[in-house]
Amino acid sequence: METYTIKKGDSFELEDIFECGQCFRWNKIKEKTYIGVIKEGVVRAEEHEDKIKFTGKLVDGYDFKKVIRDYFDLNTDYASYKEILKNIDSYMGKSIEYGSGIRILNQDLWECIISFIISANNNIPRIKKIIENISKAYGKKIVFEEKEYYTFPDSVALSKASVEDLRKMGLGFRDVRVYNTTKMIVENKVDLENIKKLDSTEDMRNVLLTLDGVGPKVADCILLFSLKRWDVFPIDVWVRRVMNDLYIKRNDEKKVSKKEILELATKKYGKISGLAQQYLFYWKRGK
DNA sequence: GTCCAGGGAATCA
DNA sequence: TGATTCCATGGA
Repeated sequence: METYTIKKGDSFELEDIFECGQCFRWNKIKEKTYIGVIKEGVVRAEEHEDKIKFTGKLVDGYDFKKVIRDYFDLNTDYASYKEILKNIDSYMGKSIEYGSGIRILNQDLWECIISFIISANNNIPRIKKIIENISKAYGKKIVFEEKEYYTFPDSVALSKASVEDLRKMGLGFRDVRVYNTTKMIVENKVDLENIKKLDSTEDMRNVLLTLDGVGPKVADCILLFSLKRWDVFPIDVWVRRVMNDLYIKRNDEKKVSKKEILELATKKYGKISGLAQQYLFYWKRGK
């Protein structure tokens, strides 16, 4: 058992971080307390008046403080980015006020890929349930404070599952996509460590797009939530809705093309479009 | 019964 | 390139 405590600051709220749709393995245990399973182990995060306390149990060989600081993006100055966005327009100001405690987590690449393949045409509660099912069936058990948790399986472990096995996890039509992508990664047709070394966002995206079940939106989520690429702007039904409601104002939002939204977002938010997208998504979708 | 969910792939013009 | 349709599943 290890602990690490930080000062709270003005850009750190557990609810905003965990409920803004970027992650699927954190659950609210009680008021201002969440427990989550990340790649390295189980972590409890408690919010107090002026500090955040992390308590956890990691698998061997990890530095707790280092894992927490990296995962919660604690070396990034959100206040300065918020200041830039606030000056763009009043909508941005409102959405930042609403989700002022958001931080963009740095999640494990492999887990992020599979999680967002599962997210396609799905809803958040069910996505969480499917990921939980997969972890229970193929992940490693960790006992933390007398309760059992399961890590998300690595690619080798998940490659033991057949398409039929995956279907039993509740994946629906996404079973073949998860199966194929897992196989491509295990067989090293796509090298995840190599993706991390690429320098342009576009190069990274093009590799991700070769994976079955990874299209433009899923690729952008992976780039934003795992690869620190904030110049992307994932467009889903909610983001399309909010961008149409605020700026484009077409009668039928479904007629608004992704290209049109993307051009607008890039012009307005530039290199930090991804952060802007999270504030807008969370603001529109609600807590 | 109908609609919808943090879309992608296949198909066709 | 761009638009349509289908894809399992579960909850509202």
